[in-house]
Amino acid sequence: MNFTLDQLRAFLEVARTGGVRKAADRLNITQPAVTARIKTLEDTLGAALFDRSSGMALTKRGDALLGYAEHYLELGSLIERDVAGPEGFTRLFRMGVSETIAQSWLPEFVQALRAAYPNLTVEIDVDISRALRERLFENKIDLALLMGPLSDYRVENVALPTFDLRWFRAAGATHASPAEGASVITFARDTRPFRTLKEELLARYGPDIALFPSSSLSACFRMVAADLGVGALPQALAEPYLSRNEIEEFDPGWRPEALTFSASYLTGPGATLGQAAASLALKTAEDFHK
Amino acid sequence: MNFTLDQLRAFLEVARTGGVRKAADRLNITQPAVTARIKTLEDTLGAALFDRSSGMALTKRGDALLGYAEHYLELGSLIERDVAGPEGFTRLFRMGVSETIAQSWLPEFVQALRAAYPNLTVEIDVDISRALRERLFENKIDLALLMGPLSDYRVENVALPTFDLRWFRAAGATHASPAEGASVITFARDTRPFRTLKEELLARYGPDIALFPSSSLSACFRMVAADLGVGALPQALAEPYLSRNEIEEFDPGWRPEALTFSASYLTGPGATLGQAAASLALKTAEDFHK
DNA sequence: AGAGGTTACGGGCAGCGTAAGGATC
DNA sequence: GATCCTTACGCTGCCCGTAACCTCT
Repeated sequence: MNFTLDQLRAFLEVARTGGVRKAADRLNITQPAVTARIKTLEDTLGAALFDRSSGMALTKRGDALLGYAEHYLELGSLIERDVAGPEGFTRLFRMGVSETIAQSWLPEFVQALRAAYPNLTVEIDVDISRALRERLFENKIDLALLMGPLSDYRVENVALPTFDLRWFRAAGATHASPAEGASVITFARDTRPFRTLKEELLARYGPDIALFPSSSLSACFRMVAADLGVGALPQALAEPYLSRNEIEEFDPGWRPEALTFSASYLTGPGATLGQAAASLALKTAEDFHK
Repeated sequence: MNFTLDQLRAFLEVARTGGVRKAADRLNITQPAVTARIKTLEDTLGAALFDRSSGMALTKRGDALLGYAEHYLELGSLIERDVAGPEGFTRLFRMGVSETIAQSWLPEFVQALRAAYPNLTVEIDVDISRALRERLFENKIDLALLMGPLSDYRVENVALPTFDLRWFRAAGATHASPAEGASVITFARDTRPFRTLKEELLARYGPDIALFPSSSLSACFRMVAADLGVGALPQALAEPYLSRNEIEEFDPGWRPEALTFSASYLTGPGATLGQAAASLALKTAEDFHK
C-alpha cells in the first residue's frame, strides 16, 4: 500500500478536468504517463477510481479519495512552506514576462532567483500580457510579470514599479511630433497601452494619426532612431539609445499614462514559490528603478 | 519537491527511536537503506533534519516536520481504511501463532485470509506466547494468536474460543494416572499453562510428579500414545489420536482450567489490517469449534 | 476519420542490499 | 575496540516517453 504524491496529483487533475489528456497537459507529462499513474494508483489501492464507460467519471471510491487527496497536497505545500529550505525547490519554474520587463530588469531578477533557489530550472516565456494571462490561467506558467493587476479571485497580484512613458524621436528631428502628423510607434496591437494610446491620439489629433505597433520594443526604438515616426515608449528603456545619441526626448505637452505592472500567480496550494518569486521580483525591480 | 511516504515513515521512526539502526529494525529494511531515505528526504527538502553530532537529534526543521509527517501517515491509513479494497493490501503480513492454534484452525484461517486479501504475503512464525508477545511489541509481527489477552494500552485483543484441556493416556493403559505417579506430559516450559499445571500438581499430588514439557504438541500426543506418561492436552487436538485408537481420555477427578486465546495487534495507524485479520480469526475459530 | 484512452517497449534512474569506510565514545 | 552512521557499488525494478493499437462518435 504505497501511493505517491505524483499519483494523487494525477488523480486530482483527472478528476477536476474530467480527462486524461487535459490532466496530462496541466501536469506537463505525456498522456500515457497519466494513464499509468492512475492505473498504478488503482492497483495499489485495489479499487477502481474512475468509471471509463462514460468518460472518466469518478466511482464511489474515487469520490471518497477526492477529499483525502486534496488534504494530502495541502499538507505537502505546508511542508514545502514550513520546513523546506531554498535548496529544496528542485523543479521547473516557468515564468511569463512581458517585453518591457524582459528588456529592463529581467536579467537581474533571474540572477537573483537563481541565487536564492539554486536548484530551480527557470524557463522564460516572453509574450504580450494578454497571452500571459491565458497561460497563467491554463497553469502553463507559475508566475507572470505583466501589465496591470489581474482581477480574478484565483490570482494574487504584487504591484511592481510603474514604467513612465515618454515621447522620443530621432536625434535632431526637431520638428517630428504627433501634432505635426508624424506616425506614432508603440507597443504591439492587442495590448492595453496600445488601445489607450490610440484613443488618446484620436481624441487629441483626430483620426489621421498612423499607429505603428511593433511586437518588439527594441525594434520600436530602432524605428524611432531611423526617423520612421515618433515613439511613446518606456523611459527606463531609452537610456542606451539616448546616450548613443540616436534618439531624443521631446514634450508635445502631454504624456500617456504610466504602465502599471504586476507579478501575478495563481493562489492555492503550491503557490509558495510563486509568492516568494513575486516578492523577489518586486525587490529587484525597486532596486533597478533606483 | 517530491518526498515519499516511505521517507516520512523512516524519518518518523528514526525520530522516535532516536537511532537509524533501531528504525531499520522496525521498518524491516537494512540500515543503509534508512540512511539513504533520510538523506534523500533532506536533499529534496533542502534542509537538514537531524543533527548528527550528538546522535541523531532533531533539528529545528526536523521538529517542524514531525507533526506534518504524523498527519501524513494518518491520512495514509484513512485512505487505506476508506477507499482501498481488499486487493489493495499488497504487502507482507507477519503472524505469530502459538502451537495449539497452529495445530488446530490455523490452516483454515490462512486460507480465509488469503481468500479475503489475495495479494497478501503471509508469513507465519510459530512460537510460545511469551516470545510472540515480545515480537509483537518490537513490531516484528502484525498479529499474534496467543494465550490470554495482553494487558497493555498499546494492544487491542480479540478474545478467541477457549481450548478445554482433558487428560489422555495411551489406549488401554487403564491404570495410568497422575495419582498413581505417572509422569505428566504437557506444554513447553515457560508457558503459563505449564506453570499453573505444575502448581496444581504440586498441590494435589506432592513434589514427586515428573513433568515432561515438550515444545511440540504433536510430540506430546505421540509420547502419550507411547505410554511415556499421561497428558493434560487440548481436547480439540486429540481427535485424530482418539479415532486411530492410540490414546484414550480418562478422568482423574479434576481438570486444568481451559486455555484462553486472543488475537492481539498493536493499535495505532496502520492497524486496519490487523483488526480485520483478528475478526477473521475469530470467525474461523468459531466455525472450527462448531 | 478523429478524438480520447490503453497497451507495448526500450532506456534511464532511483532504491535496495552487501560490503567497506569513517567517527565518536 | 565497540558501536553507530555513512559511502561505494552492483543489481533489480519502476516509470517515463515514443509509438502503435483500440474504441466510440
